[in-house]
Amino acid sequence: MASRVTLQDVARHAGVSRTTASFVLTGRRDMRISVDAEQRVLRAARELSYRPNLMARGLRTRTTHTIGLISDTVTTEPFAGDIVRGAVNAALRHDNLLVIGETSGDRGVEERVVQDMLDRGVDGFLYASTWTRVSRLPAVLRGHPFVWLNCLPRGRASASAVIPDERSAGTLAASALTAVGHERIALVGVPSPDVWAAGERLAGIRAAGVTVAATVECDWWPEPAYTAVSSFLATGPSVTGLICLNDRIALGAYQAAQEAGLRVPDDLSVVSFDDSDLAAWLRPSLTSVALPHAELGGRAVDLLLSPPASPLVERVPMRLHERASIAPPSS
Amino acid sequence: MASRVTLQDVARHAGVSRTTASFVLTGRRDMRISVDAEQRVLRAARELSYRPNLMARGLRTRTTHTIGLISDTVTTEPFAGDIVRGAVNAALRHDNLLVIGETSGDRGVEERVVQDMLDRGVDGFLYASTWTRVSRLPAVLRGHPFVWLNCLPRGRASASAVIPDERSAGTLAASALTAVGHERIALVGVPSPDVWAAGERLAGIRAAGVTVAATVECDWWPEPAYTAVSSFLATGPSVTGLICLNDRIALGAYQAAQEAGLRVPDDLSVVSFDDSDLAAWLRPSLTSVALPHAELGGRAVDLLLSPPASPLVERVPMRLHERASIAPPSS
DNA sequence: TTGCTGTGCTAACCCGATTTAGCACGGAGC
DNA sequence: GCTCCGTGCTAAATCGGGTTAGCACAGCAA
Repeated sequence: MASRVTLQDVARHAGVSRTTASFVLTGRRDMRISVDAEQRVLRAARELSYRPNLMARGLRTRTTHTIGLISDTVTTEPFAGDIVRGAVNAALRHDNLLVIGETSGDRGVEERVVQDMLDRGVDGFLYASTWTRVSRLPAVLRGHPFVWLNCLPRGRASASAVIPDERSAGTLAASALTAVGHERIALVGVPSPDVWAAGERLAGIRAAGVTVAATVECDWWPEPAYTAVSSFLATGPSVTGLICLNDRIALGAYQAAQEAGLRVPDDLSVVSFDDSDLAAWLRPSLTSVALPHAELGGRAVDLLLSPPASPLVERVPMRLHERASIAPPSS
Repeated sequence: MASRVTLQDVARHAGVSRTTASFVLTGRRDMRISVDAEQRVLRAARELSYRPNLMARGLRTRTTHTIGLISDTVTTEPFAGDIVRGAVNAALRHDNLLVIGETSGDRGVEERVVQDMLDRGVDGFLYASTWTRVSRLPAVLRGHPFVWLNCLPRGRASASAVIPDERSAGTLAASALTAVGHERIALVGVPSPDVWAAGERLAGIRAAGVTVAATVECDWWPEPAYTAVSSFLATGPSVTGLICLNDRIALGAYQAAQEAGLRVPDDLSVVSFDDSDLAAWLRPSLTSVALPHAELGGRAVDLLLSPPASPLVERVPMRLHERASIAPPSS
């Protein structure tokens, strides 16, 4: 494992000083370098396949082309992986690398990870949440460049934020049902104040002009959804369409509908949110509004590296992925 | 954003030279430092909450306490996230951070990412694959410390490798069926030579003394599994148990069984591999052998940071997660 | 007194880059 | 001949640590 080629080697090879080599390679035009010397340096660098030591450079310039991602969970949800992927790829496009830290939501771990990253001179942070939610800024982050990723500060934003446009998503989902004639529609899931998306989606549904005929309250998992929808189908008002607040709820709803002898979409249309893998796997496949996780990660990196004049909250559009779970109401 | 406290500041505050401060803080006992001076330095460091600049340190020591993860896909599969999580947390335990790179399997991108990491002085690499498979070592990695993560070199290993113990997993799955009396068992999925796990699982199944009554060939996705199992149930030999090569196949099998009027587990027992989220969500919930992804990531970090005397291949045990999809055969 | 030994510390160099300050040289103008 | 200016470069400082070599002093033996 031969030791790396240094700037010194390049300079020697080109017959100039380290200073000159540095000027040429960092492209500083304010210093007077002859075309000849410049060519010799560039050639030497190429021939030796010189790569600058970014630690040494960072020591001087205080930039490392490295971004820290602080996440509550890297992967409780598969979603989180998409955020990371979007961020990693965007970082690479900007010639940056991503170092990641998982905090499990623990403030202590959070502080430690941020410090560990600062010790390594990261240029800035992505402060990410798996679930879109309102969050508080950890004190250690104060004074350092960062972007809210899939979360929002309580009050006015001191930094930019990237979140999915859940409100429009609500409108999309509702319109997918009304467009084919559904009028009696139930909402499945519980619009908890904790879950920011729930409120937004509901607002979007209302904005679409839909009056929800019934709300089936349940936690956002297949089992509770199955139970709640089963009893709703047995005793609740009759509906022709279901808006499920996520795909896992939709899975529970499918199971309940099937046991109740209802066929999707002939007897019951279903639309959902998230567009997880599940949506494509169910029979019939599930129409769902996709969370743009990779794009969230990507845009957050963009905003961190090319910050706007003043902080902005960017709402990334969500798209309806139409599949086979919606049909016009029968009769 | 006040500039960081440096070793110089600590030394000044303690009334000693930078050298002495460095000796105390790095814990070198071969230099003679009086107890008094030592205490003053430690106190100063504490009071100023000094944290060493790891770039500066790394420049000298050539270690950065940073590990690079090279992955084909950070998240095509939710699994990948688990590997990352396991690695991140293990790294943190060892006072290391993880920087990640995604290559999409592209050798060019791979080389670039590895170089980018080397430029930042990472101490070593985890060369990871989402799917367990035999892999070739990228040339850029040669000469640097690394560990194979969820993949294996073709021949003799020049570095350690961490893989799931798929063979025992096969035995576990098969035994789960035979233990309650199943004798006519079908295997669903296609034992492709590309997919290392398939061969191992099959070998494990055979090692359990099970003769597979039929093999239902299909790709490892719900839709093709549904089609293949449907036609098998209609025309194939009668079986009481199904071993599905992953959970997505099991989902397809559930759908097929249901349409054929067979009830799981009363008429048909099902066991599967992976133990993805899906397994817990299906009705009845699915018994599955869990892929230990987080543990793979964690062990890989351990092996990288505390390398054994000679390279070893570590097979991480897989555990059977028993749920409701297995019952004794009827009659 | 001289020499030796051990204790406790520090000056100076090194890692590999960037950056500031300024030197050497040639030609033009007076 | 002397100054002045522009051109083209480099010496040296700097970033913040780790590390080597060696200095100053005290105590003790001969």
